[in-house]
Amino acid sequence: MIDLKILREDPERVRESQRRRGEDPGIVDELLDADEMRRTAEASFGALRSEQNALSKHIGHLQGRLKKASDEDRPAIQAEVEQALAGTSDLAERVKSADARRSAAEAEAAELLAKLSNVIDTDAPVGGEDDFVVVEEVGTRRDFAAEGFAVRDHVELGELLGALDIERGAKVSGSRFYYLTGVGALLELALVNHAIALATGNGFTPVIPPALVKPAAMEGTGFLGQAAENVYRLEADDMYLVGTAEVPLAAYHSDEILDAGSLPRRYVGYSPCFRREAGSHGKDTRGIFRVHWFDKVEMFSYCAPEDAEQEHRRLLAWERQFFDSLEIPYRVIDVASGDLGASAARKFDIEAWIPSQERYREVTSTSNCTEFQARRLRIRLRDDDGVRPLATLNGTLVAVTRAIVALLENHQQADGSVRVPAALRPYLGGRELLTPLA
RNA sequence: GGAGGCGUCGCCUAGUCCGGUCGAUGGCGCCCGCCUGCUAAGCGGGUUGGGGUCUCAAAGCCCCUCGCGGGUUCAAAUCCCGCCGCCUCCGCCA
Repeated sequence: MIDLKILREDPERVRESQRRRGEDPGIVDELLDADEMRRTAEASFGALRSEQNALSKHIGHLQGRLKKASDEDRPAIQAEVEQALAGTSDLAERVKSADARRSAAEAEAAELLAKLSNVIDTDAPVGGEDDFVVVEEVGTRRDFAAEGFAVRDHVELGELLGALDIERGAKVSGSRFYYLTGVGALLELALVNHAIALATGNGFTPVIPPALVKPAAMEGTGFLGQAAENVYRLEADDMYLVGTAEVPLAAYHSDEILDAGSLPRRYVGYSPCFRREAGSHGKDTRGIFRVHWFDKVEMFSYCAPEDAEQEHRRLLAWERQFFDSLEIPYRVIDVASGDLGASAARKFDIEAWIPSQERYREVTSTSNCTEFQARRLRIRLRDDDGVRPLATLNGTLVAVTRAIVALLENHQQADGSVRVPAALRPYLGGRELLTPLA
């Protein structure tokens, strides 16, 4: 949620943000009205309640005196009590209805506020999915024609290596499911260990978070808005399967006030990720590029709002460091306004080169959510100036399945074997090459 | 799954039986003063969070906040109902 003070003082800034996202700017004015109503209702309830409190306190004092009073004083005090009591029922009724109006107004304002996406960073490129800006291209793409062999895609390579079993994935769980087997399974563990080592080496606290969360965590991170259709919900228990460790890592400090001196707090989580992939029928149906479940190592950072932009660059730098170490060519894009999630003010993706598709595809994503998630989850910082919301940021270190796709395809050899980049070898028992079975 | 206990403003804690003088006691910690070769001790004061109002801002004032949500009542930390969490014991189980 955004700051209502910003909304009141500079509504046009929020309207413009909504326009750039391709969302409804009208919510801003509805919310302003609702907020006005809420404040009015708050004031009239407060006045009535104040009156009631004063009267109630007066009665309390009288009752106290009555208990200690002598027999001859008692009737006089008793009369005073009864006089004070007159009309209290009526007042109580008025308080009650004012309270009802207040909570209705509050609920309406809250509902509108929850619909509003984060205010976009003005530096983010404006436009839709295709209007991203390429920040940088890194690495050298191989010329397989020059090397003299036809590119195999990750499905073929995975089968040759005995790393991947998609047919059985479908048999057991349906489409978009898979088994990682043999070196495939080892590859996941290697990638994960490598990522965790990189993060802990940079001061992150490693975390294995719950992948099943209550509605508050899902709502708080902003995934129940337009992204709701992609979230798995367990009806019987009113729980959600997370689509990313961002959710439990963000909710980790919900309802807490963190000492400013303890910031930034950086966590690296390893968790399964579940995505319904609604609306992507027919897209990426081959292989494990787009699946309903995969494992991921995610960075998450809590920091002071004024440091968020710099922190965002750091997360991006660590993501790049990881893909550099895998020796995979990639580019960095600055995601356009219309393609940001509800929580993000700005987002950078790393897109790895996928030889079989001859194009760059998203493998990581880092978002600066500024204070948006923190407000929803009531996570604040305390410094010398008092208490205020902090900023949250997240970034992928490795989404295992997509990393495996990129790795197999980019490092394949003519005979179907796959070269292991040096950085990964320590996590694969020193192996330099993955070779086809039999 | 069954039985019992507990949840108070950073931590601990009083109050809950018998509703009002509790907008919540005391200790620890922390902050600011005083005192003092230094430190410690001592003395005095302050110390939940949110909303509203006023203001350039602050101070002030008002409302809410005793796990959460309802209810009873003129009045709820206190009584009633539901929920959540933690602990203990039993059962079951990776």
